[in-house]
Amino acid sequence: MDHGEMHHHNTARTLDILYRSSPITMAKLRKESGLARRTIEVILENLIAKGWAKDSEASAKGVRSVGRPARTFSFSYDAACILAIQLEAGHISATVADLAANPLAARRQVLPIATSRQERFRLLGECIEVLLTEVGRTRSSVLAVTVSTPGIVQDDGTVELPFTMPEWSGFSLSEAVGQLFDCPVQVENDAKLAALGEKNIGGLDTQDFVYLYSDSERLGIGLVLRNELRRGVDGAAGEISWAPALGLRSLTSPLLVDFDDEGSPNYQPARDLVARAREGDARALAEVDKLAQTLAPGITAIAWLLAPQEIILGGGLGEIQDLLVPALERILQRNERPITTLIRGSKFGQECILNGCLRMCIESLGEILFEASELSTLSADPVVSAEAAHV
Amino acid sequence: MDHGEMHHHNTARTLDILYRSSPITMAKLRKESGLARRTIEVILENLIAKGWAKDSEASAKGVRSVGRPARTFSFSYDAACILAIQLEAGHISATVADLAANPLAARRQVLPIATSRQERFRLLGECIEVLLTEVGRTRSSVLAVTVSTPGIVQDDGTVELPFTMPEWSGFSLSEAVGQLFDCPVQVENDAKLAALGEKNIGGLDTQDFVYLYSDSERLGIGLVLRNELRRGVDGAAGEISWAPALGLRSLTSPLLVDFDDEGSPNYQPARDLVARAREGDARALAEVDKLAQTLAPGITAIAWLLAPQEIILGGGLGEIQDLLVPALERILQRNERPITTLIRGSKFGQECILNGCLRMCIESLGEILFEASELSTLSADPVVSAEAAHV
DNA sequence: CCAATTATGCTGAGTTATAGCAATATTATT
DNA sequence: AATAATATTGCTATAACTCAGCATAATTGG
Repeated sequence: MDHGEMHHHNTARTLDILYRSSPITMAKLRKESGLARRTIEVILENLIAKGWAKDSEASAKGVRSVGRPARTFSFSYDAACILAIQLEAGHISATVADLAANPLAARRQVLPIATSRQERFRLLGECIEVLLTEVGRTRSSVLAVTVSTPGIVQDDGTVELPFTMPEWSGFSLSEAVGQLFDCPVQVENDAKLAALGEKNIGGLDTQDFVYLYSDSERLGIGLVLRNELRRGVDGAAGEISWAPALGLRSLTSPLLVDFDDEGSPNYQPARDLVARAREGDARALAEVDKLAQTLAPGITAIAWLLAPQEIILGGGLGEIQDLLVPALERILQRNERPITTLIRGSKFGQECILNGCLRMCIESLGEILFEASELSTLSADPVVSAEAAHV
Repeated sequence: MDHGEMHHHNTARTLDILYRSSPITMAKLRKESGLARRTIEVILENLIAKGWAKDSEASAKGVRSVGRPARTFSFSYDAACILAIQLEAGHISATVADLAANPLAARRQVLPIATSRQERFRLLGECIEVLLTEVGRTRSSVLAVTVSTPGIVQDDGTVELPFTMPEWSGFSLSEAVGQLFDCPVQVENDAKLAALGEKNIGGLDTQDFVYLYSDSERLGIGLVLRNELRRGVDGAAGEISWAPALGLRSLTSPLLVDFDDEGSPNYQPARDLVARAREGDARALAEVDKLAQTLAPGITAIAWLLAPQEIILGGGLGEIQDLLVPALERILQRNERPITTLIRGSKFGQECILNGCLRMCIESLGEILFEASELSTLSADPVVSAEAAHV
């Protein structure tokens, strides 16, 4: 490590603090980073020149009693934007957000399951254009993109086995979407992203958990262990539907989804049943108990194998968490030795996957920011000029 | 990060390279570290002064044809020693090794299961003294100690629930053993340590695996994920005997252990049966198959949940790997979707746990070395004077 | 014995972080 | 309204460490 790397390291540290807690004064920045004031001054000068930070006018008046008021510095959350894309058999959804992951605009387009790959991409491109236009940005001001897809995303980026979209097997989504942007495009499995979305909400608490994501009858698992999303070899981690022993192959509870005679999913009867369970209807509650019974052995196994801090119920399971969590707790208490892992419902509903995509963008921001600042060049002005749009 | 920390960082880097590949010349050290020659020179000067490195005379003659021969530098593997201790109901085992984890002396003392805690500690102290005397060291020249125990080692260091040693529940082994040494004493569960022992043997390959360790009929699991041993909340990870769904609660195969009428384990019949299986005896092979059938669902579940690079069979299972691995492969191939994880036997036998203890010592060496070098003071002479022994 | 080659010892230059002084802007006090 | 107290800021000098490179030393091959 030479002086340049040391400087880089200190810049990253400062930027990280700035990102997490702006606006911030020099005094706090010093205290947090442990660096000398002059050092931070120089770093901030550079960051401001490159557009990643700014001198915010909002000096917190009245908070401190005496002395010269401190300047406050802020991360430029609006210096660029990030993009979350959820691709599923039945719809395309996307959200543009600023660098703080605050959504700026969202769009959801329902489409027939039989839609061809080519058509899906046409619609996706359209969707992106509309969204970016809506917020007054261009594709070149997108810093990171994350795409969610069903199926296993292998290490080489190709997608495998999304039952509902056979055309996608062996296809490299990251390459296809990557052509639209000159920033990193990450692709990941939906359950894993849903899990990621639950990470570090608010404080720094949730860093070690197993996330159960149910979509209709399919159950996928996302693992966040020691603050890190686990992909496993070739992205196969969490694909427990292939492991009969856990008893989580598929969840056929009428609380989650009902199927008509032709095998099409029908959610209304399930909602009705849930409503009845909330009213205390005995038969409906029996269904809750039955579902909990189905889940309990698998949850017990996961809890003892990994001993995560939490096991989180998401997707369809999350929507009935008020019913399911207490039922599960009752059953799990009867275990020979009770598990120490906390069982709880997800804090997000439908939006959990797009949320996870945003989070993944944010997590890769650190590296991206530095690569980009090497090139310097992002204008501080959030709206990029039209001539840069074709890049 | 200031200049001091930068220097510290570079020293750590140099020391790490030196540790992994000494003896080494300056040219290679430069290439590996990317640092300027002068920088390394200064660092080496300090390290040599403190006794962690030395100028080895063994200049590799004849290897290079022309030019002034290069000095070679070596890590002082004999500057101190590390200690591995295995405590079990039926015996105390310990190994002293140099800093390269080469065993210098080992000792194994069988004792009655009913031995009291106090007596066990007396014997352990004796054992340690004998070992250290044997290699001409004192307790103050021990840099790291790792202790293996059955049961769950909680985050606060207390041990819970070793069936065979009820006196140990709620007892802090690390504190008790720690009083004997003024270096860090780590305590860990036996299966976890056995797993750790399998890590990075030879090259840098094995960094992500699940280790099945069977001792008599008990089965414990050690997880090494992304090169890191997983403890889980309160060290509960891998305690799958509490998870019936995996079907690995206990292994009652006559291939592993037989029990007489009083319930005492008897290993001879098991060994005879294994021998017959190796000779091709059909009935014995049927037992192999039966055991594989028992293991297969749990292995499948683990493989899909975590998708580790490897699943390794250790302990009793490792001893019959030649029979078990092929049998398992046959069965696993019949899975609806075959797993991608490689199944193989452990490369170690009985010594796997002590080996894992040594590895854990080595892993903590980095930090210890720096704390110690802050105090400087370890004499380059391996044998410490008698007056320092009482510390 | 000399040229070629490679490693070493050491000095000087360059970069960055830190320490600290004087100036500045605000609140509390008289 | 003037003054004291307090906290922040702008800036210069100092210190620490890495890096580049020159002259020297030790070896092999012809």
